[in-house]
Amino acid sequence: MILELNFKSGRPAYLQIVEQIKFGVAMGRLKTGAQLPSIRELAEQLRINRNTVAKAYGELEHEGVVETIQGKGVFVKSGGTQLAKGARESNVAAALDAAIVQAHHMRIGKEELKRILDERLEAFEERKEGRS
Amino acid sequence: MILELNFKSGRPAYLQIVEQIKFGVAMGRLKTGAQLPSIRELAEQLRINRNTVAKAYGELEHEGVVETIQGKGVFVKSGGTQLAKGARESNVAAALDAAIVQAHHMRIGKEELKRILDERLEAFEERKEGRS
Amino acid sequence: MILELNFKSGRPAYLQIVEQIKFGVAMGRLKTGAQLPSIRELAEQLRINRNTVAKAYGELEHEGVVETIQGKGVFVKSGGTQLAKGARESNVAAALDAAIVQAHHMRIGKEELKRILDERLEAFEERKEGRS
Amino acid sequence: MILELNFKSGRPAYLQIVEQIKFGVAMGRLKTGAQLPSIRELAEQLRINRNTVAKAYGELEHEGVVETIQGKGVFVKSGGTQLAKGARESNVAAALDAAIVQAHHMRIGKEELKRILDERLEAFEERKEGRS
DNA sequence: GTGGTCTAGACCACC
DNA sequence: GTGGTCTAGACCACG
Repeated sequence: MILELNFKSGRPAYLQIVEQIKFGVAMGRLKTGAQLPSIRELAEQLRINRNTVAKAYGELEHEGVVETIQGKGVFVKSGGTQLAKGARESNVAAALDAAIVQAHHMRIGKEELKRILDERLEAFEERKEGRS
Repeated sequence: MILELNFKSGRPAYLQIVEQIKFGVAMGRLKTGAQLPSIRELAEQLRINRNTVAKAYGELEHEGVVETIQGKGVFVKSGGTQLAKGARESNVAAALDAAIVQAHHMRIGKEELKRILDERLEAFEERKEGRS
Repeated sequence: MILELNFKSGRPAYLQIVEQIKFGVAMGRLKTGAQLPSIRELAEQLRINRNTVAKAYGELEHEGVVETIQGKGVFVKSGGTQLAKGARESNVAAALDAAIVQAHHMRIGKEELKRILDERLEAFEERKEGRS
Repeated sequence: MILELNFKSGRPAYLQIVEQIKFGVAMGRLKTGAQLPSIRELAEQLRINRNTVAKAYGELEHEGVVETIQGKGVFVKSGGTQLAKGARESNVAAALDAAIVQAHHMRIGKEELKRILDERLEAFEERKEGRS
């Protein structure tokens, strides 16, 4: 699994790591029990400070996505969110609402919005395939 | 129009105001030319500092949602954004990307995502009609 | 790059900063990617409050002149504005209108105005070349 | 002489009055000794507060453009600025510099800038003729 | 009454 | 170290 950071995005580096690893787990690219790169290793690879990686791993452990075993390493734990279906859907709905409001202000109509969604979904598909 | 802040969310107060007002405009609940509550008034209502409200209103003005007239007040603007087509689309795409990532985390698939978008779009239509 | 504020001018300090930095970028004195002085540093240099500098930098970011990376600093951005062609032209037209009105007040005619514009354009060219 | 206020411009009403009258004097449309409309009359015509007109007239008197004779009215005084040629030119040059910087940020080139200046000059000509 | 600018100082998030 | 958010309170410009 290869991580990539976008330093210009304004999104905190540690959050980008957290999200990409959660994404990998959700995608099935990182299976339960798989070992993550060591803090030192990942920090070197991404050319960032070890503290930043440590913070990301700490966050992941806090969320129950990974498990650290002292002296052994960091491993993928279970299998994703445990929220009920309804709660999961409403989280997604909230994100879509934001997109709809944004589209309104950008004077982009319903059909065009759907078209863009299709485009972005395809872009994500490609990234997924390209990396697996 | 009643605004509500969630101080526990970690989301900056001024951004919550911005989003709720943009939402109101998109909904048609705030019509072109309508006057927003004065900075002092809203600050008192929400029990936050004047400057925070001022920052929110400034942000809305930057985005072209609102127009302020010195000594008169702040009003909902007509035109909408002046961004180039490409920039407008990429703003919407960014919002959709966030929704796609959220969907992945929530283990919600492509087709279901589209279905939820349709639902939300319909919900917006209805609310808009219901109020006009 | 050295900034200077004129406190007697009545022109807001934060706007003077914005204008001088935009001027520096237009001149080529501030190149893409260059780091601006930190908020704290500039505030101290100019003997004004941090918030005032922060407001100036925020304004520059809104206008797409500058990019800020949390915990790193503020940097000159490449692209330029994302406004639509029409909006871009009308911004320039507004600036020219101000000059035309000024010329009228100063009893300076149409042809002379054009002559001065040519002079100033040449001056800009030279200064740009002289520094590169 | 007909004055027009643009309430949306953000430019203070009293300043718009000042500028339009100074403009009229510079154009020769308002000759020395001509009587201006009374405060009450102009306030009614422009649908603004009398205080605002009074402030404008006060400013004009302060600048030596008009003269108020108690119980008679307000009259045009002398004939415009008394600055030396060089000072007058450099005021105009400063305004043009601002336009040039603006043009750079709006990615509008030298030739296009001149074209826009011509357009705006024509627009001003028309307004002038249309009113005389 | 309205909004605009600025100060002084606090606390937080990020690297 | 960097920037981001917020408060409290002052003074000014405008109508």
